[in-house]
Amino acid sequence: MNKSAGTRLHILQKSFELIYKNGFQATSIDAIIASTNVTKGAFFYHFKNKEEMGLALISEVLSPGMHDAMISPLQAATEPLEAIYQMMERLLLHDPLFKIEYGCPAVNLIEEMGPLNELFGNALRDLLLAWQNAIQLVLKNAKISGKVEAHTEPEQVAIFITAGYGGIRNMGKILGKDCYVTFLTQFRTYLNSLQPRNPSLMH
Amino acid sequence: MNKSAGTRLHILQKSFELIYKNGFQATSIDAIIASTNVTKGAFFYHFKNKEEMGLALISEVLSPGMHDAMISPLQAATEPLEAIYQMMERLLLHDPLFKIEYGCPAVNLIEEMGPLNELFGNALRDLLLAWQNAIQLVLKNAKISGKVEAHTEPEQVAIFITAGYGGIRNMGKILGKDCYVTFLTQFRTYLNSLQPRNPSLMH
DNA sequence: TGCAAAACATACTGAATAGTATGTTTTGCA
DNA sequence: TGCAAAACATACTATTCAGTATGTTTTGCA
Repeated sequence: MNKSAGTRLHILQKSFELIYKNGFQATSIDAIIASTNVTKGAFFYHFKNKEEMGLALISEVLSPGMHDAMISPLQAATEPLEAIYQMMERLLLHDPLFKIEYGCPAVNLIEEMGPLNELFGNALRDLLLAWQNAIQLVLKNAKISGKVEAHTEPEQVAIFITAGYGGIRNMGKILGKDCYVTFLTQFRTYLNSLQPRNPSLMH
Repeated sequence: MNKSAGTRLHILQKSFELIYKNGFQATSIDAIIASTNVTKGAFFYHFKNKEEMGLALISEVLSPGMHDAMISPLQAATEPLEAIYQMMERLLLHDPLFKIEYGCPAVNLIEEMGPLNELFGNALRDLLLAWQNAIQLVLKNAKISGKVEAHTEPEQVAIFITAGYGGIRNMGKILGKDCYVTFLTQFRTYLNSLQPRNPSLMH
């Protein structure tokens, strides 16, 4: 990577940290450049304005990160429901990039910017739909292999699961880690309810 | 109500509308007084600062509204699971105060202010816990009357349900009403999974 | 009805903000 | 190696913001 690209990425990564903690609108450009060794001239050389930086942040930092944490773990799954559970537990309890009190960066941005800025909303919607599609795909394959009940609706379940994730991330901000643990227990129960009652009788 | 109390309430209600749509920090006091016939002097006569106004808004506007929409409907319930479903459907599809693209005012405030301001966080946590307690109470009674399975954990289910609500509210901001309908279908399936398998064999 | 306190109204302040104008330095390559 | 463009750096501006200073009007009641 050349120096210019490094500066750009450095701005994006530091912006990501600040925006994750404080929100997009509450994070000033002055605060961003103060947290780096980059000046305002460099910032506006790399980005036309704050909005464009935010969109670059979504596609170049947030999106790859979410893909690694939310989509990749599902694609190599052999046990579908177990893989979905593990993805969720890892996201909630073990991912070192996430702090409970700050929630999920993607959920935060949806909350703040979704209704306010169409470009942000579109980018974030694509992110969300990619995750839901990955979950749907796992469930469709699981139906074929008889590991979830035949009348399971993958689209419904994907929306239900992703909604649960977004909601518990929100809740964790004010209730702390305990609610994650409780959520995960019921999440496992829910996933079990998708299994066939008598797998041995399947044909 | 005397005139002074009317002015105060008017400020709070208009503030609520603006904050619901734009967020707390993004709603300026100038914008609030511009949307009313109230001056800055009146605003700062009734509230020491913006933070205190926000806390008053939670306890005097948001909290009563949430109680009516989320707690009261559960307390007179005869069919517990049906009452929980109806509460959710009403919140998502029929409540005239909520706009899909703006989500839920309480969820929004948790997202934005929960990690930022301890007083906001505490007030919002009390609100959330009151809702979860109301759901737990319905479920405990339903266990006694045999309308949900005996090994159901009311605390887990309450957290799972409220998380689902918060998450789908977030999702609705960028996916629109369709995801509400899909969510509700799976929500019903989930609630059904809490029922006893063979109610007639209960004793 | 007088008058003190409550309830407002207006004009201002200093700090913070996104963005710009205008420079200087660094880099790649002909 | 010269030099044009890329990559930065600095100083500034117009606006917006929460909050204040200082006024005027309204209200309740002795």
